[in-house]
Amino acid sequence: MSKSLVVLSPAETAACCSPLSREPLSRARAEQVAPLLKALADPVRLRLMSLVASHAGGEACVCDLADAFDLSQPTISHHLKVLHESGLLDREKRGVWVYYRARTTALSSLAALIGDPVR
Amino acid sequence: MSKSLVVLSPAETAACCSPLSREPLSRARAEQVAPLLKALADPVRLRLMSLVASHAGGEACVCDLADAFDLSQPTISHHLKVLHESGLLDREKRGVWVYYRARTTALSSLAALIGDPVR
DNA sequence: CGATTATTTCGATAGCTGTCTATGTCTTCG
DNA sequence: CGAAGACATAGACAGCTATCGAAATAATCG
Repeated sequence: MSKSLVVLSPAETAACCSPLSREPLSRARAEQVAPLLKALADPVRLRLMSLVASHAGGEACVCDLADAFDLSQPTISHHLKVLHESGLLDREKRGVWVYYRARTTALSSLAALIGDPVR
Repeated sequence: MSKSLVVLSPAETAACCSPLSREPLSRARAEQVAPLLKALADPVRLRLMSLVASHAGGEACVCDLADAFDLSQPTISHHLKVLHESGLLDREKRGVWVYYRARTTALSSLAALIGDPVR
């Protein structure tokens, strides 16, 4: 694969800077951030993120996750792929199982962009 | 229209409670929150939100907004409608102009849900 | 009232997306 | 090696969505 040496996930590239309401978002930045939100903007993926993020040890394998849904395994796999490729989930294969781990920093900086924390 | 007396926008209904990583999101709540994120998960709408939220006086009329994009005016109107119907933008007509105002509380609680603020 | 201007609504279309079944890959176990 | 299990990929399909141009609505102005 012919990629640059420094590989940044979409989440890493998009996370930064001042919140939405401080100054107008540049077009470029909007196009970086939108895919992240799009990845999160699905009920199944939201729950997947939440399940992984709140799971013991900070990670969960697909087998832990699939049972929580009334969906086929490939569909879950698809959603996990979307979350992984957007940089919101890390993936690691250990033996037969694949473990996913939430990138909490990505979530935090997304949150920081959308709105200042409520006080 | 035959609606309940207490009318809550999607944003108001969805905004609440503990963040994603504290405990698994219920299916019902995921289905409330996802449409909000979906509304935000478009580069044009992200910029629209940002333009409105950061505009002088906290509000902006369509005429202020449309020029920032290389899109037809009906398209802008469509995106504003999506943001309005999801509860992220308030709308008020004054004379010939329609003014939009960001619901910062909706943004804040969305942010609070996605991730705890970075420290 | 008629013209003009700001904005929305309508109808159409191309492209994206969530889901499924079927199949492939990889690892472990006997 | 061969079978079984965990997960990913491929291909198909229905439903959604971003966009446009055309037309409707609504307010102002002469």
